[in-house]
Amino acid sequence: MNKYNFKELEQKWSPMWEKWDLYKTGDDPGKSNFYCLDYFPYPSGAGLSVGHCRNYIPTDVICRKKRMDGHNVLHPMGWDAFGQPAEEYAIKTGMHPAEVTRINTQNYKRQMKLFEAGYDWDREINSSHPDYYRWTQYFFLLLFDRKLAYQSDNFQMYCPNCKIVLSNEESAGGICWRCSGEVIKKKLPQWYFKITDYADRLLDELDGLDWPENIKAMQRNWIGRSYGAEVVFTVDTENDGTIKLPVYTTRIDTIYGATFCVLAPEHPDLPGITTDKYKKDVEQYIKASGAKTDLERLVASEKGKTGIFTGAYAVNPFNGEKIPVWTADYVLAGYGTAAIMAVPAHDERDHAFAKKYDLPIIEVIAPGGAPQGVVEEATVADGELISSGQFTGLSSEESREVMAAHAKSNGFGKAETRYRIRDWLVSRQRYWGAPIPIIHCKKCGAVPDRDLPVVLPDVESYEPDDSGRSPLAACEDWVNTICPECGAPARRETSTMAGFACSSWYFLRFASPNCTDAPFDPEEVKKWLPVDLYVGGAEHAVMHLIYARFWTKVMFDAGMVDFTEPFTSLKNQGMLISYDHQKMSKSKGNVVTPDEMVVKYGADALRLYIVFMGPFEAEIEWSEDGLAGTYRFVKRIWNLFLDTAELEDTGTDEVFDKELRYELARTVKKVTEDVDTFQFNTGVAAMMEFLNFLSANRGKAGSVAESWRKVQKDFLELLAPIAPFVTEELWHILGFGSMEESVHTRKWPVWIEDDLVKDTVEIVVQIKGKIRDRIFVPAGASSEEIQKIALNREKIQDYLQGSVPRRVIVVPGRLVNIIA
RNA sequence: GCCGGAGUGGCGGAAUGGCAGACGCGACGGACUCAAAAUCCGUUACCUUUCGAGGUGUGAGGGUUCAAGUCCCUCCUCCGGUACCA
Repeated sequence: MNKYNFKELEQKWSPMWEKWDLYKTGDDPGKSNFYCLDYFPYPSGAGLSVGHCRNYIPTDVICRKKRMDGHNVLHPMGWDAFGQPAEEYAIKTGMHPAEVTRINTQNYKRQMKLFEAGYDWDREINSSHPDYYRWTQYFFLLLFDRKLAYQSDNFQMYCPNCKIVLSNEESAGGICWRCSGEVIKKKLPQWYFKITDYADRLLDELDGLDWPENIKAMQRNWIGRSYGAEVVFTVDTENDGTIKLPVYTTRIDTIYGATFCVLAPEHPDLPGITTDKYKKDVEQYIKASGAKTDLERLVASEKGKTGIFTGAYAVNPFNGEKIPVWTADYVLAGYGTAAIMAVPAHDERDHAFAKKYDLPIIEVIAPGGAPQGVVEEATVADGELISSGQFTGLSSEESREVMAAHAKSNGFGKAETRYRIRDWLVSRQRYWGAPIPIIHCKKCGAVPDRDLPVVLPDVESYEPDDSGRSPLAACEDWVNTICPECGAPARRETSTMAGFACSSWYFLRFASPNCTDAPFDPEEVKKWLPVDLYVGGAEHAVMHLIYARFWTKVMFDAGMVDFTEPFTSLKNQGMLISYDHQKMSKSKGNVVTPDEMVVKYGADALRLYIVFMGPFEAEIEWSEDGLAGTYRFVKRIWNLFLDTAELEDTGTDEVFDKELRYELARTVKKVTEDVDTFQFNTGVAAMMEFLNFLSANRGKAGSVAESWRKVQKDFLELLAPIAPFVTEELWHILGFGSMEESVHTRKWPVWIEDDLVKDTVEIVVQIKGKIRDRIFVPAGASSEEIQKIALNREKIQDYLQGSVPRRVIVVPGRLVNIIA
C-alpha cells in the first residue's frame, strides 16, 4: 500500500491547481458573489509565523467552501507597504525601502503558498506603488475639496523615540502604538482630516453591523458622545473688562452646587483672568504643568490634585453667585471648553480638590429625595434637586432639559453634544509614504496638485529627525515648482500621508485592481462591495477600522459608492501564544514558523491543527503535540481509505447500512453548519468522530459497499477545504473524478434528512433528576408510551418500591424524569 | 472606576434549560518488536466500593425549575480596551 507522503502530494497538486486557476475570482453571472478579505499585512522582514495562519487559513477554508457552495468568490491579497517599518529596516540595512518591500512581499507570498492559502494573485496590490498611491492622493484631494482636510499648528502627539507625529488613535493612553514609548506634546503645523464631522454617523451606524461586541464597544467608547450643556459664566477682570467663560457640563442639574471654576493651565483666557497679585504664581504653575506629559500629570494626580487660585471670581448665571476661579491640570485643554464649573458635592474629582484646598461643598441632589451627606464623598447618582432655586423638586433627568432650555432663552448657554474623538492627524514628516498632493503658493495658499501621481522622489537620505522637517524638504528640485493656479513659483508640501490613509480604501481597489482612469470601476465595486467577511486581529479597532469607515462615508456622500459601511461582517482571530506562554515575537526568540511545521507535518496537518486547536476567537497556546495529533488524523484517513478502496461485496448488512447512513448525514450536517459559523474546531471533531466510527467498523465495509463508497466521497469533499492535498489525492485514487477534475470544484455535499431518522432511540430514565435507567423506544413513541415503558422497568420499580409517582415529565427523544 | 469578554479534568476545549467532560493532547497499561520508533487496542474528573454500584462535581454564595455549566440576583478572579472626557 501507498505510504502517506505529504511532500509528494504538495509538490504534485500545488502547481496543478495553479494551472487550473482554482483561486481565480469567479465571474459566473448565474452565481452570487462573496467577498472575503483578510487585513492586508505590512510585509515585515520577520516573515509569517503560525500566528498569522490563524487569520489566513480559516478565511481560505471559508472561501473554498463558498466556491463549493456555488458562489463567485473574491479573496485577494495585497501589501500595506508604505510606512515606518519598511523605512526603519531600510535605514538599518542601507537598502531602499522599495527593495526591502519587494523582498519581504516575495517571502510572504512564498509562505502563504506553503500552506496553500488560495488567493487570486492576479489582483495583488501594493500601496507603495504609484499606480496605487496616485489614488490615495486622489482621495486626499476629495477630502480637501469637500473641506474635510485642513492644516493647523495646534499641539500634536509626538513620539520622541520614533521621531514621528501621531494621531490620537495611534497614541491612545499616551503610548506610541508602534514602540510603546511615552508620547509628548509638540507644536508643529500638520494636516488633519475632519473625522469629527462624521462622529454621529460613525457611532450610530455601528448598531447594524455584524461585528464583535468588543470592537463596537471600543469604537463607541472612542467616539465618546456625551450630551450636556454649555453655560457661560462671566468674570470681571482687573485689566481686560468683563470676559465670558463658557464651561461644558453633562450635569447642569448640579449647577446650584457649583462652588468654584477651574481652567486648564493651557486655557487662552487664563492670563487675562488672573489678577496681578496671583500672576507670578499662576505663571509658574502653567510652566510646571506644561513640562509634564499627560501621563505624568495623571500619575501625579493620583497622589493628589494640584492647582492654584487666580484671584478672579466668576458669576454663576443661574443664581448670580460669585465663585472663585482656579487653574488646575486635572482639567484638560483638549476637551470641552477647557474650563469647568466644579461641583464638589456631586463629582469625585471636584470633591477631592475641594477637600484639599478647603473649598465649600454644597449638596443639591438628593437621590430618592434623601440627601446623602457629601462631606466624606461625592454623591454622583441622579436624584431630586434641592436648594436649586426655581428648579428645586425636579428630577436630575428632567432638569437637565429644562435648565439647558432656560440657559438658552436667557442667552447664557445651550444644550450641547460633545465628542471625545479628535480630528485625524494624517501628515507625517517621513519619506516612505504617499506625498500629500498640495502646492503652497504665496498668493493662492494651499493649492491642490491634480497632476497625479505626485511621485515620491528619490532622495539621498531619508532618516527622520526632530526638526519637524520632512526628508523630502531636502529635495530642492522636487520641492520647487509652480503654482497650478497662478503660475508663480511655489513649493510642494513635503509631508507624506500616514500609512492608515493607504489602508482606508484598499478594499475597494481589489474589485478592479488594474483600473487606470479611476480608483475603482464602479460596476465592479457594485458587484463585490461591501466586503461580506473581513477577518483580522483586534488591534485595529479604533485605528484602521474607524478610518476606513470614515472614508467610505465620505465616498458615499460624494456619490462614489452606494453603501455607507465597508465591512458587513467582521471577525477577529484569537492571538496565538507561544510555547513559553508569551506572545510570539522575534525578540523573544519564540516564533514558530509555518515553514518548519510544513516541512515536519505537511500543510494539511498544519491547516487542520490551526482550525482545530480551539475556538476561532479564543487566545490559544501553541502546542506542537496538538499538531502531531492532526497529523495522525490525516494518516489514519489515508490508511483507512486506501485499505477500503477495493471492497469485496459480502452481501448487504441492512442494519449497519442504516447506521452508517445516519452517521454520514449527521456528520455532513454538523460540518456544514460548523464551517459556516466559524466553529471549525467542533466541525473537525465531528470528522474525527466519524473516522473513529468508520475505523471501528472497517470489517463491515464489504457488507455496505455502495454506502461506504458514498461515505468516502462525501468525507473527502467535506474535508477538502481544510485539508486540500490529502483529499484531492485520495479523491483521485479512489476514482471519484477524472484527472482533469478537482475535488475542490465539486458541489458541497448535502445530507439526507430521512437518514437522520432513527428507528429506536435511547431514553434516559431519571428519578428526581438522577439517572437510574436507560430504555430503548421506537422513534415516534408518544409521551404516554414512553412513560409506560419507563414505569414498567424492573429497576425503576425497585427504586419506587410501590410508591405512586407524583409527577412524570417526558421529553420525547430525550428523557423521562419521575418525581416520586 | 467604566465598557466588553471569560472562569468546566493534568492541558486545549465539547455540551438547542434535558445523560457534564465530545474531539484532541498528555499520562498509564497492553499488543506487535531482539529493542526502539511508528502503528493498533484498552484505561484515564474526584471520593467511597462488598466491583453490582453509590455519592460529589462546571470560580463562590443564594434563587427560579421536574431538571441549571446554561436563566436571575449578589460577589470573587482573570483577560482585553479605556481612563482626571467634567
